[in-house]
Amino acid sequence: MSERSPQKQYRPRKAPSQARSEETVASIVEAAAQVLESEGFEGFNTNAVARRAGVSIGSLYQYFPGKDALTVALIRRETKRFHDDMAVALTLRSAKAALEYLIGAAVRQQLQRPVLAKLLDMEESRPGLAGEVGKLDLEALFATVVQRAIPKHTRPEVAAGDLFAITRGMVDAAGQRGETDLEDLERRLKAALFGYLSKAGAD
Amino acid sequence: MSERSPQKQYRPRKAPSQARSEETVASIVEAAAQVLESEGFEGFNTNAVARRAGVSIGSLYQYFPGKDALTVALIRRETKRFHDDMAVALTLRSAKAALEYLIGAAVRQQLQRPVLAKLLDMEESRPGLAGEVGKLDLEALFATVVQRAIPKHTRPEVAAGDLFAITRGMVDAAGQRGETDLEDLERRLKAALFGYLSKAGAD
Amino acid sequence: MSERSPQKQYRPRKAPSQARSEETVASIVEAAAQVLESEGFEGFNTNAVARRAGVSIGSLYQYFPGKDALTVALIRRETKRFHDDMAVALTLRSAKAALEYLIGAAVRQQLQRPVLAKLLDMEESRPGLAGEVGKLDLEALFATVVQRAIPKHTRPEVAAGDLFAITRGMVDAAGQRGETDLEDLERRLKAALFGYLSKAGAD
Amino acid sequence: MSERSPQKQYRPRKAPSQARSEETVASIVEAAAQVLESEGFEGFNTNAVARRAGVSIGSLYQYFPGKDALTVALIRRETKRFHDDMAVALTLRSAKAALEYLIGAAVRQQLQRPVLAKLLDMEESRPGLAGEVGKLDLEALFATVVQRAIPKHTRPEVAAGDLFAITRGMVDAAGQRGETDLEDLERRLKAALFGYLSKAGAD
DNA sequence: TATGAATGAGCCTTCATTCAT
DNA sequence: CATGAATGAAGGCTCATTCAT
Repeated sequence: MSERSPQKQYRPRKAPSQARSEETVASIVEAAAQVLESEGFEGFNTNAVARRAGVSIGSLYQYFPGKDALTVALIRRETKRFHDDMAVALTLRSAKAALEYLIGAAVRQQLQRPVLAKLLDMEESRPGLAGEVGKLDLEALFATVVQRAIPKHTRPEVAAGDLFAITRGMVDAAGQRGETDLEDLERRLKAALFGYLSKAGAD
Repeated sequence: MSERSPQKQYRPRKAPSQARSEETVASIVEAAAQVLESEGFEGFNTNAVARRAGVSIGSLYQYFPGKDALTVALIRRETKRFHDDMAVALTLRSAKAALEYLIGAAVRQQLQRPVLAKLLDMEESRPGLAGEVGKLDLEALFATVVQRAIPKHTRPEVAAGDLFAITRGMVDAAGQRGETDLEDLERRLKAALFGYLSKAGAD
Repeated sequence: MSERSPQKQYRPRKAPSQARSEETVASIVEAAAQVLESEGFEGFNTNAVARRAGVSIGSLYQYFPGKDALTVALIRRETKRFHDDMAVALTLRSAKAALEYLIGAAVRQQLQRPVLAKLLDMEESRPGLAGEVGKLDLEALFATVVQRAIPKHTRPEVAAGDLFAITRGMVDAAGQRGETDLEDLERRLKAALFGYLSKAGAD
Repeated sequence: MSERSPQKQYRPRKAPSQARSEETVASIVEAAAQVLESEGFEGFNTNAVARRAGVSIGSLYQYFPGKDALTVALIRRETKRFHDDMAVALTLRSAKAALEYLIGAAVRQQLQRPVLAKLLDMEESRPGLAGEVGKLDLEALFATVVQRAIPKHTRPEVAAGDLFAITRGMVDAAGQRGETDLEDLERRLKAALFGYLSKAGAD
């Protein structure tokens, strides 16, 4: 059966009610991350993931209905990591500080596991997976913070989207180049974002 | 020595000397573009490309020594289209006008075949293909124009790289979202790039 | 390291730990023998072998990393059969009896599955497989026995090599012609080997 | 059309009546020899032969109805070379001298183009080609000479066959090992053949 | 007749997925 | 529930052969 059924589930097959299951699921997802990082797309296959996770391929399919579900779970995990860090920005009083925190989060996120981040960016845009993942959540959070910083901006959602795109572009490129100087990257990123706002702020 | 070198060739197998051949090669590359656009990575296989091109699989392999070579050819074709447009900027007297022309070229490029552009950006960064494509040429051209515009900038290559990354990020995102308003995108992109320069210009 | 080493493995992919697996492996090797015998080189392909073995092509590749590994396994099986029989010669006290036993073993070996033996002799000399198989083991065993029989011979390794070559030549030819009279062949082979020794013995 | 028709012709498509054609045919056969020697079986394909011969693949098929026909032609050429050399033995008065000449011819033949000789030995025994080639001619000539040397031998054809097999076995092995000392090989070969005759001569 | 572009059957191999144990 | 042997669709690629020019 190679015809991908449109009703295919991307959610884990079972809500892992027991602690044991939860552990297994987590170990599989982490194994997926590791395989993707060390072997790239070419080597990202379910058998390799199961092997690395130390479970049987049968078990993997017990928890994930298919390869895509596993990919989605991995993307969700990474997105959540990012989202949780970004959410801290919401607790900051100063809007500018919040925006700066966001920038720092983006840089941190990317430079922690750059290869993984890049690969997931790619997977994320696969038509079959589109929308299934919580990318928009990130943009929404981003937008919330941004809009607090630029209350007088016309079209704040557009601006938020652009800032997000700029961030992603610069940060991906930095990962690609193998940059490791976080502070330098952060400084340039701030220049880009605040620069954008200063020019586009009052259309 | 019959051992096939592991360093696969990415160059077309034969220079299509006859008009007939040239047509065939072009039709295969265009078919590759179409398949990639309509089927995505999953459906991008040599048999599908040959079928879409209306040639046999054997013919495809007569002109391209492998799947990667075909991908590289496609990337080169798209890159060339972009490069040729960008090169016009070099003929402009005003540095600012040149930079603005560049921005327009990037926008035009991306919005013509957005899906294709995004997919190729991805393929381009595949480890196996790295360096084989003319990506650096683009960045080099970009850098040339940028450096004329910002003679007093410290680290002009870094700035050029950042501008390139910003452009790519915004323009990819726009394509992803399905934006069609070229002028609006161009305006925002200018805001981002000139904004970046105004903030990062005098470190 | 995802780059697959060009030095393909010739060893079975997994040691068949379970009885079920062992059977499968054996049936695949036997199927390979049969296909080679009945279809010759032309028809010796992995799909045919899998079909004849009554397993899926996937199973074949679960146990053998490639076609060559399967060939090597077959050669090893046949070589082992021969080797084990020849090894009996080492237990004989009389050097002459040992040599005669060897001759008998060679004749037996060849006439049991003549076509297979000939085909494997050929495959064995394929550049890619050279050294991977236990051919030298056979010659070494042969040499051991021979040297016990001809202690005063100058260049005993050369003599052993020649005797091996004579044996192989005569026995292959007999198989090719479809001879079935083992005793007659054995008599002539003895004439050849002892004749060689009587003439070349005291250079 | 992959089904090999049993009526397939192995003879050149046209009797090359013109000198030009004869040259072309010869150059193709020589190219076949060279490809087989330098690339082995793996690289022995019609396109490679045509390329090496400096003719188009179409021309090759003009002169040979298929790949097998080309192989047969090559085997015939090599066989003829051998046969012509061996035939000189018939002119010698002494039977022993004739036999010795034969031995020398075999050694020369093998050591001139050892790889080619081995490869052709293999091709020769392919079921599809069996009988099409003139191997038996060689054995017949061999038998004629041998029988002159051993008039009192019982079963002279058997003896001739054995001598042929011994010769082929030793000479192939020598080629395989890369031996270059013709005289040494010849001496050992004589020991083998005359040794065989001395032992098997008077059953 | 020569050419070489084109053809496509068929081979090797991978990997997502299933299911008997 | 876990296991991992088994499955087979599908994809990359080669090469003998044909045929329009």
